Amino acid sequence: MSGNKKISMAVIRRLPRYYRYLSDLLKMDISKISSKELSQRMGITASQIRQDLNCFGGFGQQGYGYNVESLFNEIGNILGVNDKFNVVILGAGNMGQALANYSNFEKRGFNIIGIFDVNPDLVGKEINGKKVLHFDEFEEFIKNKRIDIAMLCVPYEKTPSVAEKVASLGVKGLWNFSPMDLKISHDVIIENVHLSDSLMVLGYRLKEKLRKDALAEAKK
Amino acid sequence: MSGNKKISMAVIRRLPRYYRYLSDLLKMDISKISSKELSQRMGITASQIRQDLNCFGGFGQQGYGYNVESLFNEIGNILGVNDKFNVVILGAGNMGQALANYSNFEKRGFNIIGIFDVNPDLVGKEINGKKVLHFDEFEEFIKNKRIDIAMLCVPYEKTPSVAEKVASLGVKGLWNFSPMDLKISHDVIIENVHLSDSLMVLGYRLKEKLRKDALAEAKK
DNA sequence: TAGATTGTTAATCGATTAACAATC
DNA sequence: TAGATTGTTAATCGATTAACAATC
Repeated sequence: MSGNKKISMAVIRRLPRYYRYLSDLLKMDISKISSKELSQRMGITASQIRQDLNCFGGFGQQGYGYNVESLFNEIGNILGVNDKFNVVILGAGNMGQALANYSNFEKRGFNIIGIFDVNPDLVGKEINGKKVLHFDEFEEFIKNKRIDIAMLCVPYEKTPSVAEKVASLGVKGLWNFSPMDLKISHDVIIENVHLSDSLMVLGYRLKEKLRKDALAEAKK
Repeated sequence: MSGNKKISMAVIRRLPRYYRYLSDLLKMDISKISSKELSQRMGITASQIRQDLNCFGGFGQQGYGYNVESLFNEIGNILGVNDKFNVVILGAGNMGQALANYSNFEKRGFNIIGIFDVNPDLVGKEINGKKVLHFDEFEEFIKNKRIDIAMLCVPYEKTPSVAEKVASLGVKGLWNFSPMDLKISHDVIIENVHLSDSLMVLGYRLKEKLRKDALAEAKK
């Protein structure tokens, strides 16, 4: 039973990865997979796969395994791939433009219905078939629409005020690209993409690797 | 003692966040902070902060707390902010250009020394003061240089081969922006930025929030 | 010194892994 | 049916939190 039991973030964050692997299997025309096979491909335990999936339902069949296509669809449904989210991009700089051009997002149910900026060089420009509007028009724009998610690609200093503004206008999900933790007075879901954090972790791990390599080399 | 005990990824991934908060405190001219105060700002426990920091050393002083500037510097050192990493950007599309324009990375010790692409429209173009070179020149380029990190912003299909290629030429760190898990035959550190995974998690969390909100509304 | 807060050990909690009965 | 593999419970492991002695 999928029911009401709380699902941990650890499990939730693994779902897109399962989804990717199942998509790959589908492309390879593999129609059936056991938790053991999948665990070997993904480098995790079969136990974890079965535990994770059973948070949402019994998608497998004893003695057989999992049907790849139906499991793919089930996870897609859980993730809301068929739910159609209305999305706006705020900030049409390089990052905003990069996101506007990712066709993958549309495939996953995220429809970009508006791109906004304040820079007169960008306002009016067409990106991936959509005209950049001035942010002043946003309030009017949102009036007769449901906007689920705002992708925040504005400069660092402007991020808090823009986030607060769109949250006050009813946007419920924020995808934050600025290296800060947003504190918003409204009840919104915030998902962060902290690029500099990620890069610094890479730096740390790399440094450790080089240190260990040098140590191993010296020992020889 | 910082010594040899293995530090968990959970701790490592929190370091950049500590670094950001300490940087903010510095900007606010706050020179001293206790684990308790910091825990309130960050929304974690004071215990966790003390445990995390003591993986690397005793940076505090009993009865006083932590000196913000020195702790900031210590964590910076741990993360390698002063280490100077040589970085190349592979793929000069919107994402590559966005990364090339992030001045923050340079500040954190990541020096972008080359940008490469195969698109003749982009080769020769100047981005943030650096000329885009053709990827064919990369092998020659790397010959007399140490390149620590390659930022992989090439199209999805090209990512595995480009990653393999640069790893074979001695690049030890890969920052992967394609929604896939790279399997590389060389010993490299891979850090992923899986944007679509992050967005799908946002979609899931948003869907759950709306579901719960509707449920609470109905109960009233 | 008295008060405050660390560093660190011990307790708890949650997540992962192992085991196995259920069942296709 | 026999073999395979799930769903699920139990055991283990690791990470977080609590507690407190050390000490500034």
